[in-house]
Amino acid sequence: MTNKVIKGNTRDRIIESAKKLFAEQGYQKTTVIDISKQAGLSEAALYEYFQGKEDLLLTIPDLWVSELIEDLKEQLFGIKGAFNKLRKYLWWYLRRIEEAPLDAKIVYLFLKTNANFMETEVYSNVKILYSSLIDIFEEGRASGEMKPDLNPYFARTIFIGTMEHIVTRWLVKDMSYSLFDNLEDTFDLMVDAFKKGNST
Amino acid sequence: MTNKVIKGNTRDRIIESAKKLFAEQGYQKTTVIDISKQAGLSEAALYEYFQGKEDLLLTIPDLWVSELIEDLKEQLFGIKGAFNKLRKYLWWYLRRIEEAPLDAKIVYLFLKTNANFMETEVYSNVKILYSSLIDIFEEGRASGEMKPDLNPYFARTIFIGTMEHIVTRWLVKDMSYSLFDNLEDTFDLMVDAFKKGNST
DNA sequence: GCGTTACCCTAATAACATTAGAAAAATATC
DNA sequence: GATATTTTTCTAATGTTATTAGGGTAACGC
Repeated sequence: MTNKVIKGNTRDRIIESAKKLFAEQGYQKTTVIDISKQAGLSEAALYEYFQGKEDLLLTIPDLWVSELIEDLKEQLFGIKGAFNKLRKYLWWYLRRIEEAPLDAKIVYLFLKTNANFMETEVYSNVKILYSSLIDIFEEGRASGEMKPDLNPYFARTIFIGTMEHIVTRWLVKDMSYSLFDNLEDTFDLMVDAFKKGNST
Repeated sequence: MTNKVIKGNTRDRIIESAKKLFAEQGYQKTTVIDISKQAGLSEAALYEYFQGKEDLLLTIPDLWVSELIEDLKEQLFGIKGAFNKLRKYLWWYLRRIEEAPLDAKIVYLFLKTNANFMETEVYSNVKILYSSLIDIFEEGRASGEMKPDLNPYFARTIFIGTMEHIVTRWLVKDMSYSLFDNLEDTFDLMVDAFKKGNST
């Protein structure tokens, strides 16, 4: 029992160390020695917990992304109207990014460009996260809030593209300003594309 | 004189080899030996032309991106109307991506996430490439085609975000479909956000 | 006490990027 | 055309890093 607790702690310590170093120095420039030193271990011990450096990278954001899925349901629960849900989705997502910039940086800058990303648990979880947008757009179309001929998939492309662009820019610029700057205006502008009565 | 030609050829050969291998196997998994073998050289000779592996990565897309800037002016020349320019911009850009998928893959998947990207010539050239969108949106606002209170920077965020999302998805999915699938519809949907008469 | 297990270590090994120093090829100079 | 000089390339180190081998130690069950 003490066993498992200690093991759990060590594993977490490795993850926290790697997360910090990857986000600070980048994946390539971080060495396994760096990580194990930071975690208070020898290099070899690290291999008891992870298959290697890449496995570590692929595993780090697992927990964070799974939590996101759970939380999203909560957050959207009880919100009426497609536009209100859409707005909540964006604000909620950006706040989660703001709260966990290390995880975000790893996912956006290192993981998404990894050749094995698509076989990752994170990938399938992100897909789930994004699939709920389809429901929102369909609801909007059905309720008459949005265009009757709105294609939810095209709308999602625009929404996710814009959102990810905002996030990536913020991460690349080292989080030097607020993620929420101009968000209101950009959101209002974007959703005009989806609104009923706006010609296609 | 023959000197320079030969030297030029060798340098180009190295770039072509590196481009191919980076795009195929990724930056990390490509070794300097791979590159030099493919180019018909020893490893050491490669270092006469480039400072190292990273320098190579940062240099590869230089030429391609500079050409883009030149070409863009040509392409937009004589097109009347902001929406027509916007459409041309998107179609032109995607065709250039389609024609040079290796360069595109390197820029989108490996370069943009490199810590030194922002000190790159490619970065400043991409900024130029994207800055012309501001002019287009300003023209649209001035001419009355677009909303009188349209903020060109917010509009650009939406446009670039959507465009880059389309490109990135295509690259990550290994170019297994046409970049132009559904482009017309997605474009039409997006630009509704910018059109005059659509409420903000 | 003794075996088992979980955890961790030191010391290889192997792959790789990069550099040193010299050979070989090309070019210039006389 | 022979020799000096410069350019281009090579073989052979060197140093860094990821990964593995093999063993030690401590807790725990019996």
